Amino acid sequence: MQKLSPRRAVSLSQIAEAVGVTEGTASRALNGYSDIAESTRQKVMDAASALNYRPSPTARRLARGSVETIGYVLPAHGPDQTDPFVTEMLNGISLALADRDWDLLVTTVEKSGAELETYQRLADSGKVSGLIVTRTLSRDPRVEFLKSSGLPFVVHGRTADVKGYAWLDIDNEQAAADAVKHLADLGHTRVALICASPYYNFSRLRIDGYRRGLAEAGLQFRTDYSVEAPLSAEGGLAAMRSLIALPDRPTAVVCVTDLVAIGAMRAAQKEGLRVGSDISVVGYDGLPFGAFTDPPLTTMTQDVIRTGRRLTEILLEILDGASPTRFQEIWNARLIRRASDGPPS
Amino acid sequence: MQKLSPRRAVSLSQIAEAVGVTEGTASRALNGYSDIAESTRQKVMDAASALNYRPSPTARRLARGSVETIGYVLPAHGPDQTDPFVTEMLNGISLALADRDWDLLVTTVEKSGAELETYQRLADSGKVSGLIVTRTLSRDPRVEFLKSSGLPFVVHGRTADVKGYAWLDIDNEQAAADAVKHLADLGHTRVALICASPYYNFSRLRIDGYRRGLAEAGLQFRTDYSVEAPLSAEGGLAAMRSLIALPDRPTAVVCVTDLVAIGAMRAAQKEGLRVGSDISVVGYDGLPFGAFTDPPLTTMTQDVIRTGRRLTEILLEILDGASPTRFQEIWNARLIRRASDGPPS
DNA sequence: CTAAACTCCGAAAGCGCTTTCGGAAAACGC
DNA sequence: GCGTTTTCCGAAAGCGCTTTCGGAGTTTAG
Repeated sequence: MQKLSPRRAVSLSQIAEAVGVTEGTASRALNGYSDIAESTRQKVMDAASALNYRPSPTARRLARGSVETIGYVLPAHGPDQTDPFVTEMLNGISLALADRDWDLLVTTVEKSGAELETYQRLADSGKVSGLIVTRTLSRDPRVEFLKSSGLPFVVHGRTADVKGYAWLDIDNEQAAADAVKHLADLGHTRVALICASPYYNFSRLRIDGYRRGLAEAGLQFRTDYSVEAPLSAEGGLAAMRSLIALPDRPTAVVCVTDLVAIGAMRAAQKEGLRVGSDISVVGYDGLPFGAFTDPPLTTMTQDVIRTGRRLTEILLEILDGASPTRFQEIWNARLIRRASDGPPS
Repeated sequence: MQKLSPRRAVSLSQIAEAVGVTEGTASRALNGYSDIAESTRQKVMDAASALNYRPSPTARRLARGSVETIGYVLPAHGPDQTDPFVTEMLNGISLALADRDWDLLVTTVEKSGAELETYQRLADSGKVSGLIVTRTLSRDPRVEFLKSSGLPFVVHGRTADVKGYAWLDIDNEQAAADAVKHLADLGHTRVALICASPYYNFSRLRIDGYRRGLAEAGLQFRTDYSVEAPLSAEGGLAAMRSLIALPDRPTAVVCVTDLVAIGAMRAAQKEGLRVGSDISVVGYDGLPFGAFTDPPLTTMTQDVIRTGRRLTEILLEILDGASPTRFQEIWNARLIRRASDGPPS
């Protein structure tokens, strides 16, 4: 058990002694209580900065009964699971937390599949005041659990049943509808979808949006034009291959993520189709390297850092006493037009 | 200030009372002290699990004087800065930490450029027992600072001066030499390098390795074949463009990262060159989507999760009292052969 | 059967900070 | 000039756990 480091930190009692007041007084001075004379507050603060005083977060947390920490569980790293946004998300969260000097505790699920267990353990470890959950499923055991646990939380995305908790989601349905409309406006009439399992709520919503977009463009929905794939380039590749094999193949396909779109483009190219003319594909995510695929990928984008910030702000408000149900926000995604789409040839 | 959550945790005093012993005894029983009768230890542990007791980490930390937390500062998110590995790194760290039930505190640099300040603040916040630093520069102010601060740390990569601290690095020099050798074996004699600033130590080492590889293959080093670029696809694109414009353009180019390689391939293709035959390119990073570029990218790879684990183990050993200088490890990268390379045409 | 050696646990003092309570001193009111 | 507020601070009791110390009770040695 590592003992205190050589550089013994200066404690509140030392600055109290230096100024000639009690610890309690010094504490209140530092924390902006109104029952402290301005003159003594000044002296205390001077001494504090002179001695380079840093309050012990541990002691404060114990005394206050709040750990001032919010938790984030890294998405399990499975085949289906490469989430390109965690870094940005963490950045956003961390940025928002910095304003209050709160901490971000990151953990991972140890045994694959034991995700819920991880949340459970984290919840009653007492190490976090609240949680941010991402990669939401349509029916997500994590939010079920958290709702019943009493631990404050906010989710990125939303479940099928949106009631009773705080969330912030992109309007996936609208985004998919927009993508279809964009393609229809270009003149496409045979537009397909490579989606993921409706198990993921964002996928479910994008499927809905796809159908709505079709309807709004006066296009017919065809079951063979909607194929489900794992959330990976491999998945996209296989799905596109099956789409191309159709007797009257689609002239455009919207993909549930950029990674899937990459795979889809590869498949098309392997079949000798030129993406952007013979066949259009649009992705979803706005990954930076999408600008460097061949051809550059047209895609939907969202500001993940800002999303992380906002999620954190929401969580903090809830921790301050706000009702979680007050926070149910939907943001819009934005189309980045590059070169993987064009009028049908 | 958020008060304790409804679910008041059960405290040590409660389980002590239940068993009929003192808090101190209960504590020692739970922590495996030898001066506790096996029978009472059993009773205490039974009571603890019956009441679902979770020791308060905050209280323990205060009493023990150790925060049981290690810190990680997210790489600044600048143009040059997309580090595709943070997620995996965090996973590895977190996994290793779980064994001891320690925590991972993640933070970000608030104002761009104020990176050192962030480390400074983190160091004397008392919130972490140690730090893991990544993205090491040849002359890295962070390790300078940490060396003098007394805060234990371990670095991924290494600085130009490798003495006096713990690090774990990939053998970048060897990897680059291997890449050159691979290309030379294929028959290339005009192999170029797109590197990053030697400011990054891994880049500097890869440059060295490139030259060594050239020498070992009996090839001449030419200054115009070595071009420096920002660590992005854009950077690779521009660099490749200049390489192609050379009177006797190279037939192969090794790129400092996969992202750079992607840009480089694009540039070549825009000039009408077929990558893999007209010109070979090899990347470095082993990013998953490299398998789906066109053509699939030949690259060097390393296991970042395992790296994160090992870094953490090292740090924990240091925190247990081991001497940092004992830990200076070099691992090898592995070539993944795909389709962006081939014999010169 | 007594002295020495163990076993095992209670008591108590922290760890470094927060917060409530009460009261002395100073300011105010008329 | 005396009672009433106000202002400001000290005292003290925590927060929930750890760890040292010492001493009862019990076992062993001789």
